[in-house]
Amino acid sequence: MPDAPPARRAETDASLRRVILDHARHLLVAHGYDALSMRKIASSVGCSATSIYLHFENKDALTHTLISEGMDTLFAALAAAGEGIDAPAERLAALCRAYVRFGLENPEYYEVMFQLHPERMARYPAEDYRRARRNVELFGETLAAGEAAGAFSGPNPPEVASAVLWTSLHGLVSLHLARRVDVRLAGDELVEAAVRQALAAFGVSPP
Amino acid sequence: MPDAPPARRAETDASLRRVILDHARHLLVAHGYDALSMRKIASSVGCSATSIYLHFENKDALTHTLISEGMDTLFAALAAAGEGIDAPAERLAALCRAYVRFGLENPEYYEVMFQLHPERMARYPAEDYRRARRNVELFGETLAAGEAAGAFSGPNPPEVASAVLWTSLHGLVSLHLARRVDVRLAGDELVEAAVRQALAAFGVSPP
Amino acid sequence: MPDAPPARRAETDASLRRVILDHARHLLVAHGYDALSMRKIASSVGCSATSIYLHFENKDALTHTLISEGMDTLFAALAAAGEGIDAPAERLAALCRAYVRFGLENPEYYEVMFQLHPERMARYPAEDYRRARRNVELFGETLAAGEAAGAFSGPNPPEVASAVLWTSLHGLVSLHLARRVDVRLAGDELVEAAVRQALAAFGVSPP
Amino acid sequence: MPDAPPARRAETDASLRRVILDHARHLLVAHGYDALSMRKIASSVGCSATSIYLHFENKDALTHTLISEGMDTLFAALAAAGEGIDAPAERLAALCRAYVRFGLENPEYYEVMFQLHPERMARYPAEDYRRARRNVELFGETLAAGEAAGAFSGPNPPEVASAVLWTSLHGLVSLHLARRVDVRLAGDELVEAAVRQALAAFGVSPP
DNA sequence: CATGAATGAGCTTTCATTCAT
DNA sequence: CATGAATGAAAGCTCATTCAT
Repeated sequence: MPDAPPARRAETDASLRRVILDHARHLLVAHGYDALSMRKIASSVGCSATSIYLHFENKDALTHTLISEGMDTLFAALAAAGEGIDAPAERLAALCRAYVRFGLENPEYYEVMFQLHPERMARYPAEDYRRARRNVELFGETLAAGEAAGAFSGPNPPEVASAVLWTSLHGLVSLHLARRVDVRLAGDELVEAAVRQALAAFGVSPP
Repeated sequence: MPDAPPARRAETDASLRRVILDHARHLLVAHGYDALSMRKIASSVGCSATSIYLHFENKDALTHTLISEGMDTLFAALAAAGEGIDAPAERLAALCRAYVRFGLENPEYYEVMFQLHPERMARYPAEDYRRARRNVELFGETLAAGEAAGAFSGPNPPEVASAVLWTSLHGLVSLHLARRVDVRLAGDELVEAAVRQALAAFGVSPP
Repeated sequence: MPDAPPARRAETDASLRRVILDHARHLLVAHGYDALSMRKIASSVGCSATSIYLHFENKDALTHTLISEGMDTLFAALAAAGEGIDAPAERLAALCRAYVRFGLENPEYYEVMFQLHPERMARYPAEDYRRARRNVELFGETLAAGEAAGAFSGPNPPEVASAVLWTSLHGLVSLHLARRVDVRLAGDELVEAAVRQALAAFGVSPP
Repeated sequence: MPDAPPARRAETDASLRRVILDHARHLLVAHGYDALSMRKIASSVGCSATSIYLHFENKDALTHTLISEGMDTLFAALAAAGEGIDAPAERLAALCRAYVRFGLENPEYYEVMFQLHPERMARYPAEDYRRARRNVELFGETLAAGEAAGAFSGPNPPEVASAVLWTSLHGLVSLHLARRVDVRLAGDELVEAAVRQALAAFGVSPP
């Protein structure tokens, strides 16, 4: 996730809104969701806490925006990872690795994006769901293409298979982040094993 | 484990400790761990916050107890599900279904068991880790047995494969609980699809 | 420094900070440092506890401020007392009396200034120590001057003698404030006796 | 202060009251007055907190008892120090040193004995005052004897002089305990200087 | 567009004490 | 004589949010 170092504010006056988001994201990635208090964001940005409310209705709204941006960033990462790779199996493997890498490299961000229960914060807009879905669809498209080309053959139709694939990748990331996987296994090796296993479900064995 | 709604206390003398745990669990599923406060537990139970400290050293100790209980319950559920099923594929499928069912039916346990970051609570004792591992090992043993019997053939050795299998099941549960899966897919159908796909990785197609 | 009774706030806009300090001082003398809580200060002032944190980083910071103010006030009192008195013995006696008077009249300051264990609050900045030392040095300078002029002759070099002198005055104040001196003795008479005795150590008998 | 190591209880059943006092004193000396909570005493003794209330009306009563015992211990230490020394000056010096030593060696105890404001705990019985006075009187007697023998000549009558002497020693102890004396001076050297200076007030220069 | 001042609600934990047994 | 269970009050502190300017 390309993370612009939070500018100390005011260079241009580049829309306080933008600056707030950058600092918030930075705090999130660096110190976790708990450290994401309005006050702390404000003091990091160098403005008053009150000012944040001029740009975001409340903390939930700010969080929603962060999530949306995260989804976009993830989408960009996935798209970039798949680009130029034509072979379906390799393309799928590349998508999987990129997804997991994003999660492991942006732990706190990932958590906010995928582990915050909607009931526990103000209901957030359908738009966010759609954005999240785009990421899954990327998997689905690759699966469908692969299947069409006869490269894949799994027990489920592509749009279901891609959802399942996504949940399994998410599980890997999520347990890694919660440090719940056996330390003797955790690491790149496990990621590769997971990718292998995921692809094996489609009758494919990647290198 | 379907939960009786938290009774208004004192029924028998049923050890306040037990009552506290039950209410804590219910609050947990309703509002999440971050919102779980000693005060709220107390007021839900109908006792003073101080009283909780008579039964638990602190909030972490209470949490640890919940985790341990959850792990035991899960273990019992898995063991019961696998019992009497000899065919490896069916046995594995039964384990998978039982795991997911446990997660979906005990969201309150599931969250503390697998989604809490160790950094956010006092490191919990090694014993708990061992308990958690027992559950994963159950998968591993079935996989190893199936592989020995020639029923399975996956790209990874059993102890790795079982960890990966677990993470994928966890992903399913986790995203379901966070209501992040496409509503058009979510439900038993997706669970079955996930089981199919997971087993397909071992060259098996369950009924 | 005779204190106006804490006014019910807001008179002018008189900076809440100032008002907080005044109330804190009064609570201090009334109930002691241990009983001095942010909440009590707040409710005495008539503001919320949170508001105090807008003006002081924490309780220690507030305490440090009180100490510093006290040290300054004491210094002013001592300086004023010694001013214009040239005869070393009289000057020294004046300093002693001023010191004791300050202690007895400002018990609220005195306690934080000299009776708080550093372990019980955050180490306060070196600056405060220097301030405290200024007060003792005032005694030292007078002693040195008197010795140079042949007016004094004690068993210890001036910088030691002044420290000892200070401790003895402090003992008098401290026990008075704790109401530990025999009621039949306590009072101005004892103060005078103490001054006499302190000066006698330097071979001087004041009027 | 001879401090019997707090017996782990129950040897004989040596009056729980006695055992409680020993443990309380021990906690006091070892961990300070703040650590002297009923609960902590109880858990140190190995009995229930409630049990303490069978032997002491409340915490103040326990504290009072502790103070009284402290006064007795101090008295014993002073008496022992003076015993066998006939020369008034040496005897007085010995008393002073013993007093200061007691204070420095039992900081927390000393504090409770002499720095607790009577207004801040339940009024304690006149008996305690009398006990404290005995200690001062020890100084007074020595002073009177020395004066009668022509060894001393101070500006104040003995009963006043002894009170003043005491306050000055107390000041030394008190500021030491609060770590308010210049570190470059603090220590045995300062104690000796204080003794010298105190005695100089009586026209005496001890070795 | 921005802020300083203010607040009520909330947090975990410890305390001295009481009451029924 | 002794206890386990329970409690109300209090501590220091942080939070998201609002309001007048």
